[in-house]
Amino acid sequence: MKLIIRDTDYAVRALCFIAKSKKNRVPVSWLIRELNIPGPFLRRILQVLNQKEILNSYKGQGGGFSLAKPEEEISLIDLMKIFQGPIKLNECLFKKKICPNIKVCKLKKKIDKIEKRVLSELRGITLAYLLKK
Amino acid sequence: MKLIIRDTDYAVRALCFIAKSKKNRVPVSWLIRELNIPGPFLRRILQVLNQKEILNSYKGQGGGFSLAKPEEEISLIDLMKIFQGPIKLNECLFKKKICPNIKVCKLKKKIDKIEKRVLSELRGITLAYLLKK
DNA sequence: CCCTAATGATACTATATTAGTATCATTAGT
DNA sequence: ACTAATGATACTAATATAGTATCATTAGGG
Repeated sequence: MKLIIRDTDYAVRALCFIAKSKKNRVPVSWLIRELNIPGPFLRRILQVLNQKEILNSYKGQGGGFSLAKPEEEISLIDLMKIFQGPIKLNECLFKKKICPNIKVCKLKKKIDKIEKRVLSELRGITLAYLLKK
Repeated sequence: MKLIIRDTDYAVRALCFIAKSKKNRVPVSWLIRELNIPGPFLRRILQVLNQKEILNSYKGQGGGFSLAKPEEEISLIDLMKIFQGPIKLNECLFKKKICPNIKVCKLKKKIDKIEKRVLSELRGITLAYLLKK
């Protein structure tokens, strides 16, 4: 079971790199060279981040990507939502009418609680947090 | 993203049912009728639970399944491990040598911490807990 | 001793998610 | 006009999840 899938992983790495390189407009070709990520795949990820307004993009020669928000406002949870969909840990479980006798809702409540805690932890993991040493 | 997949879900329901029905030796045919679970699929799940020594099985006429342990000793986390593999939330992330400069290990540490908390919560969810009202 | 109701074991199909590739169009600086 | 960049989109491959089908084996009961 994975909490974080590859797209999110790559996104974090790329964003860290872009944030660190003081140059704005980092072209994908750099990232491909520096990080260890298959090219076209990374491009698609950055395109999505652009659509979601986490990155700005500049076309043409000398173009590239730059952060669209301050590092404090980019959180792991945003990236996970984008690439992995909403985080509903208890989604498929015990949809009504099953086991109505036993207090199964106890399970759902527990999972809900776990989910809330996980979400708040993830919300706290921002780019700024990851970058400060 | 799901924390609990269908096999685990079905396993929980079946175990609750078996635990509640004071009869030992509950045949699969009962469970299929009572719960809402596709037959052959459920059988396979119970067979696995038997192999993992969470259920006992009795062949032949009048046979069926019964709990192999007290309800306190069957925890959600056992079932998840069986059906979903080891729960390593940070598994695929930042395997060495990538981004060695930035303190990415901060991310790993955070995720590890989250993982520990989730695991301990899950460990506390036993059959006994789910059944007591 | 045979019939039948049960599990054991295994192999197969279908669907969804994740991972990765390929291609062509568009933009903008030189 | 050339070139270095992104935009958009369609495709393939691998893996995980969900579900089905089949035949063998066991054990109780007439």
